[in-house]
Amino acid sequence: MLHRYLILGLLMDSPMSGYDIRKQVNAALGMVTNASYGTLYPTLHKLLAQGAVGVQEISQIGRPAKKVYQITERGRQEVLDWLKQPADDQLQREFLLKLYLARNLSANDVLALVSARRAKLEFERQALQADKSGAGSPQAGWVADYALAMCDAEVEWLRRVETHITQTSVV
Amino acid sequence: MLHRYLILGLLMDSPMSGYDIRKQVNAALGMVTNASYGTLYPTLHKLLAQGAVGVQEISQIGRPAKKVYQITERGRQEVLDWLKQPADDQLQREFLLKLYLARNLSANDVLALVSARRAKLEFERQALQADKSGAGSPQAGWVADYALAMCDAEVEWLRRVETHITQTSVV
DNA sequence: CATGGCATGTAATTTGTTACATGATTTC
DNA sequence: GAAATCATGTAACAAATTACATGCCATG
Repeated sequence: MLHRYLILGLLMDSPMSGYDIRKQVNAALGMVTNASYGTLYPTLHKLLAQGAVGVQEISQIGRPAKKVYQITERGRQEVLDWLKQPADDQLQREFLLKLYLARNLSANDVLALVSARRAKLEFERQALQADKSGAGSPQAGWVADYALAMCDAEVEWLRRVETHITQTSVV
Repeated sequence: MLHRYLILGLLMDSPMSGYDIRKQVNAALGMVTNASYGTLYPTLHKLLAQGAVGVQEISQIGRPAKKVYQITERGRQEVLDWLKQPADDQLQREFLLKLYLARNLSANDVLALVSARRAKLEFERQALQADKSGAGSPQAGWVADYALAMCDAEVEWLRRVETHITQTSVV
């Protein structure tokens, strides 16, 4: 369902092919969702069948023909309605589940888990910062900024967890 | 797949019925995942068939019989292996997608979207704080603390977005 | 006597992932 | 000549949601 609105939302800006959509998603929303062709194309077909988008085949010289999809009025209405509904998303962090279940591990093992996570986040933070600088639109900037803020908040939280573990466990 | 380890991980603490698992998940991990019976029971059956858990039917007076599942050595090994692998989770926030796609909305509409989100989070924050106080184990406390930290970080980010919008749009 | 908690499950559907399959062109 | 980019898709599978279906017991 998410991909439906993702596609529709991007088509609201300008008509695009499935390939183009994939590129845009990867560039701007890679951290939010990762739409692959296996999802994109079938979803486009469905949207077409439902009249939310139209299509026009464009022949090109020197490269494969492409199908450019435009959003219809119906599709546009659908996105607009969706946009106005509040989003209810959960945290849904696999790591959080791991940490919760890690009570059966030794303090050292838990610490290793947490440290590894922090190292990973601190590494990813660099890429995020680069994304932020290279953001084209304000919206893309916000997304990057959000990711960065979440990353920082998690790192701080991890630090708290780390000190808690070291202080609690026998030295 | 997540539910598989969720179940296995909880069974590592003590043998439980599907019903018990559900209760525990709802209480301690409600913000991470929301396992329903439709997932829980089939997963338990699969785990049983694969020898990751064993089962014992317990008759009770005054209430329905229950099936208490215990984790096997094989299942325990599986969780332990999984725990040690790094988790790679994406942000996957529906709201983030909405905000990104909201460039076709008027500044006022975007502002409404953002404000509503902030109000929602600030409301949910109260429940989270209560969860934190009532956390039984350190692990449950960490989860609550994580949720709280993420909530606060998002609220701050929303504030930044709000000021950005008000300053940029024509007054 | 109705509501809610205890307790089990199935079936249909939706959603998404991964891998497979094809083929031309451009750049290194 | 190999690899990357452009461009389309299908099929098999995995995962999860929702709704349905049942039934007893305790409390108000």
